[in-house]
Amino acid sequence: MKIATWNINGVKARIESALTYLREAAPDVVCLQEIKCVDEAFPAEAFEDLGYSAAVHGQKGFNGVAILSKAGLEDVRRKLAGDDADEQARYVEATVASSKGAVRIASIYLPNGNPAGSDKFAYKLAWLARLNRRFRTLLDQEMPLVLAGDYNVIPERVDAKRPEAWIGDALFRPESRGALQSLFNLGLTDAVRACHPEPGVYTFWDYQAGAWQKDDGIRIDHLLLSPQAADLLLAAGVDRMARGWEKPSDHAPAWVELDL
DNA sequence: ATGGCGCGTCAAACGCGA
Repeated sequence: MKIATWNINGVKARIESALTYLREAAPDVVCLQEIKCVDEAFPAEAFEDLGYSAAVHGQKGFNGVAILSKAGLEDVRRKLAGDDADEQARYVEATVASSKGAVRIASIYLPNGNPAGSDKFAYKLAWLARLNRRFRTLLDQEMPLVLAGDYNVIPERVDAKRPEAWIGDALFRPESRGALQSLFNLGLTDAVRACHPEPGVYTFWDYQAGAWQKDDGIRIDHLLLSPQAADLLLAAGVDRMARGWEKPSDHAPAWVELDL
């Protein structure tokens, strides 16, 4: 089972790229972030035509997440627990069945948090703490978990072409990195890094300043695996080609293949 | 060395992202 995660930066603006990706990469499941539309405006029919059903948690104009699956979606859960006043659509969870067992999958869009020290930064850190609590609850179930999405955190210096340029940025602040490390320390495996210890593995290149042409990237989209999923890990990587397409998202899809 | 984009909203700039 191939499970991908992609911050698509507007599903309506990117629908042709999304369909091309599904045809070319043939993932069984795709977690989308930044769909930037309400549930009713999500182009579900176009995905259904390729055999995918969808679980959507949308919002007008900003944010918004979804999960597409060829094998159906069960027990869909929207919103991240821990703050009833949080109206931002950044989290959806569902179970996908396979012949070898079920996997619980989350599509996550963590707040950016810039500028550091602002209310937005506090929201990011609070969101990471809520995510930690949710992950602990899920890990208690001792089942395969793939917790995938745009975490908006650069884990290590090796995850940026120019780490010095990110000092002080909310994506690379010690508080953000520490909170991500705390998620890893729950026993979760960073699938792409586990398969690719080498430098130069990125998932985001800014639209500005020719970042893509210079390969001036960062790795902020991650797939975290529970021990039960890590035991099934076959391969993981980044589908960089999507960043080179016409009218691209600024993120490329990251993916993991499990023996499921 | 500097600056260099793009989406959605709602119809011109602006909020937002990373």
